[in-house]
Amino acid sequence: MSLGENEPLALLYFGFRTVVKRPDEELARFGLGRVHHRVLFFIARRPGLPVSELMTILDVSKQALHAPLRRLVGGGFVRSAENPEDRRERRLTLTARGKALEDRLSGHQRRLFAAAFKSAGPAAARGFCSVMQRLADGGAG
Amino acid sequence: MSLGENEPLALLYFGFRTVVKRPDEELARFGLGRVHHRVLFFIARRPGLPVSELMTILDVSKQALHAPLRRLVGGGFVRSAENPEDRRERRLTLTARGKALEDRLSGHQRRLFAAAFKSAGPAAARGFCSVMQRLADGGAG
DNA sequence: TTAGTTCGGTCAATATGGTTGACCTATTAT
DNA sequence: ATAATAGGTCAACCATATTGACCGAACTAA
Repeated sequence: MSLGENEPLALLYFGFRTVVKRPDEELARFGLGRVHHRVLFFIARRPGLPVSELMTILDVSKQALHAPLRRLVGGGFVRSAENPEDRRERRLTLTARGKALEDRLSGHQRRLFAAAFKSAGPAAARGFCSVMQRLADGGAG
Repeated sequence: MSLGENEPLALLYFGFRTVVKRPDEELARFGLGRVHHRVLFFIARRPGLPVSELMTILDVSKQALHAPLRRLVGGGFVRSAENPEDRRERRLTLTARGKALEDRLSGHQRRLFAAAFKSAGPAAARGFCSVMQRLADGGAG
């Protein structure tokens, strides 16, 4: 059954919630939260990125990042290595364990997208990306 | 400048964040949060809906809903009236003040969408809705 | 070399938004 | 009369964020 929603606002809300639901449940079993997934996700996309960039990408304070990051490093999911070219800086990468978890979590989400894209067709998929891209960029100005 | 993201997952994350940013800032000036907007939004869409349905729609516990709802009623944004046909039930509606606030908040978001839809074209807009609808429905099964 | 700046880590206080569990009243249904 | 439903409220708890302050190590520029 459809939720009967057609307004983009509601669609975005419900869609987002659905996409995030399974990973949230899985994270809860580790005692982790959505933040941890976000951290894993962006380290996976940009291996070796410094802490400061992660703060910028996630748009959170150093203090907000600190606790989840420490947990992920302590749990053996993330490696925080000195950058030899600037030893103040730490470069973040995923361990094998971290990669595995990130894959599981994002895998659920990518499968949801793949199913939606397949069902809606490639033109709709392109449309979705085009609109989301503009939405994401639009708020910057 | 583009964020250089093309993966749907990242797009959804950044798009959602952008859409939610302005209303969040505005709400903060009233000492309110995103929950309050969600409540206003769904009451606006379904005037007269009972508390229990709001709980279902938002997928939160009675206790989680209680505090924000009480604040909105106390602040004169929401009216909670007895349903004469079942006097246990309360039907929630927006006051003029509530309508005005909801309009301001959602207005920002609708303008973002309108701009993105206009720039991406009507086919992309339809594609976006089609994909989001499937995403939202997909997780239910 | 000294002085200043940046990167990262950490502590503390505070706010918000959610959870469960328990309990109450009023109302409706059996 | 009893049970079920709708809603409100209290309490304890946890996670996620904020700001402000401070620290050490390391790089940069005077």
